[in-house]
Amino acid sequence: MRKTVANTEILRLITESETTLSHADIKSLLPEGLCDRVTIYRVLDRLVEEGLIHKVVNIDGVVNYASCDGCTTKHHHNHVHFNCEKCNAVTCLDNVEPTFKLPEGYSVKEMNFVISGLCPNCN
Amino acid sequence: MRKTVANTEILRLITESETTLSHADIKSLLPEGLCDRVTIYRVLDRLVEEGLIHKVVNIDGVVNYASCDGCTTKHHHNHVHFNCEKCNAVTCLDNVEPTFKLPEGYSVKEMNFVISGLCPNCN
DNA sequence: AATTTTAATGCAATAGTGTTGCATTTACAA
DNA sequence: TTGTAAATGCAACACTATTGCATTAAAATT
Ligand SMILES: [Mn+2]
Ligand SMILES: [Mn+2]
Ligand SMILES: [Zn+2]
Ligand SMILES: [Zn+2]
Repeated sequence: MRKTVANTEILRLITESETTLSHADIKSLLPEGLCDRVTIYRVLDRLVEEGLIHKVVNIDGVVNYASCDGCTTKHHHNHVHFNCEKCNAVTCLDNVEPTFKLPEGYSVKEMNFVISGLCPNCN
Repeated sequence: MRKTVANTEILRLITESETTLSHADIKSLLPEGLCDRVTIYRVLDRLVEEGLIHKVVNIDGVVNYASCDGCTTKHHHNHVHFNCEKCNAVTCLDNVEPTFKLPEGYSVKEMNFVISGLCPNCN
């Protein structure tokens, strides 16, 4: 992956953010005209590919992005995400990993766990 | 809720289906021209409202619908859903309820748990 | 430093999901 | 049978995301 302003800036935004960021969030956080909206989509795809960030599909169906800690070739984010109804923040609860037992015959690739409600700040 | 053809047929489709159904699924399963696409959306909203069906937001962000067993005023579907990468089916695993412990201060309204991978049929 | 390669970008067009406004129809209660 | 509100159809719109293609530019090669 080549080093470009878009790459650097988008990754920086996501890394420094307390919450996950959607494409729309990123677009409005980036300096006006730094790059095209399509470029943002492509950069995000690449960063996921590289194992630097991971996707979270929110309750509203919109994809949000968060930085990974130790992901390289494979993503392992089996943690819960929380979507606050009031402040709308989507956050990784990195150390909340649900336990469950699937019936025989299933093989797991990915997980997408989202809980909505009120976060500590809004509660 | 008034008894209409759209209501009856859409609820029947969802109830009789082994898997969850998306708006697109329902549209193509219903007899051509039975009702408008917007009506399908509105019927689905009403059925959710009435506690007859529940929503599942799939990994691709698309909403799927499944029948409820004992939901009346409140939905309580804290079970896992499985999305097969091969046959694309999204199914309720009604008796797989994950356990986890949220930090202090969070209050839970809804959950959306989706696991993707290969289902027993495709594995 | 100049050249080459090809990854990355911009822009326009397109697809898919879902919502809203408003006039009309219809289920059902009175 | 009549009146009323719920439900519908249709058109327009909003939003997220993708694709094709010509152009630009990062970085490897000479
Ligand atoms: Mn996460
Ligand atoms: Mn379910
Ligand atoms: Zn909040
Ligand atoms: Zn399958």
